[in-house]
Amino acid sequence: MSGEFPGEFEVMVMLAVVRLGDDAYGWSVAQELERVAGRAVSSGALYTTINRLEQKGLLRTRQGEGTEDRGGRPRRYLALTPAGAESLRRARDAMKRLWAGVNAKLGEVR
Amino acid sequence: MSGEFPGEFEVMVMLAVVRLGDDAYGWSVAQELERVAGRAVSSGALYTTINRLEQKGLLRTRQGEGTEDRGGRPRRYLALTPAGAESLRRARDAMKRLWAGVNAKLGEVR
DNA sequence: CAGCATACCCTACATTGTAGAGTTCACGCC
DNA sequence: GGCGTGAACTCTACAATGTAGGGTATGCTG
Repeated sequence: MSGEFPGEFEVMVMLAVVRLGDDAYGWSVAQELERVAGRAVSSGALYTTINRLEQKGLLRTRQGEGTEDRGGRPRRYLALTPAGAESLRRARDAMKRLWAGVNAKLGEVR
Repeated sequence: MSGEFPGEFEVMVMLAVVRLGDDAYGWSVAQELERVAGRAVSSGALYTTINRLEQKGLLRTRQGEGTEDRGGRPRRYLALTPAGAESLRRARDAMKRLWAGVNAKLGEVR
């Protein structure tokens, strides 16, 4: 895509990571997105996106220790990098500007 | 992408169309996006997106008569369809939910 | 007619998004 | 001690979207 602007789904993943804070990892992000965006995400979509965000330096990951209490693979925890945060802020500002004044007009379309 | 959700750039184009109202056509949309989003768009990017939006029924176009006063090809005017408006509203609502509460936390990332 | 600005179209390719099956690990059960 | 189950992540192949950049058409103006 742009290379300088993250895509839509990438933004969604980053937002979920921020919302989840210390409890952000692949699985929980999937749950959160399904809950908030009302949109089922396949794990394929999710993990490829996570990896790409990490490559771009917008996200960093840290391997969890053993498995806390419930069974399963060790979790790979996610956190935003400063660049990721900055990128989110810019996405927000751009959207804010684009949407300014549109809401009123949107009602008029028939 | 999703097939049910428009991509980021598609949303931007639709927003510009709404903002421009009766004066929306390819060239003016490009100008508007450059102005508001601070992002240069190549005409290639723009027109392929417009065509895809039209195919999906989110946008409709109407050929302008002769050239009004300034030279150039006849303009192809753009307008949102009801489906397009609905799609924008849903994109907005989803984003609103995803961003809720994130702004505060975004300041904490270093 | 040449130069220029407006406006749009086309092709080829890069990036991003998605599905779905597969792998791994830990637990509890019988 | 193999088996089922659920959590969690990986892999592969493909579809949708985004982008660059040159090309075409039209009408000014000199």
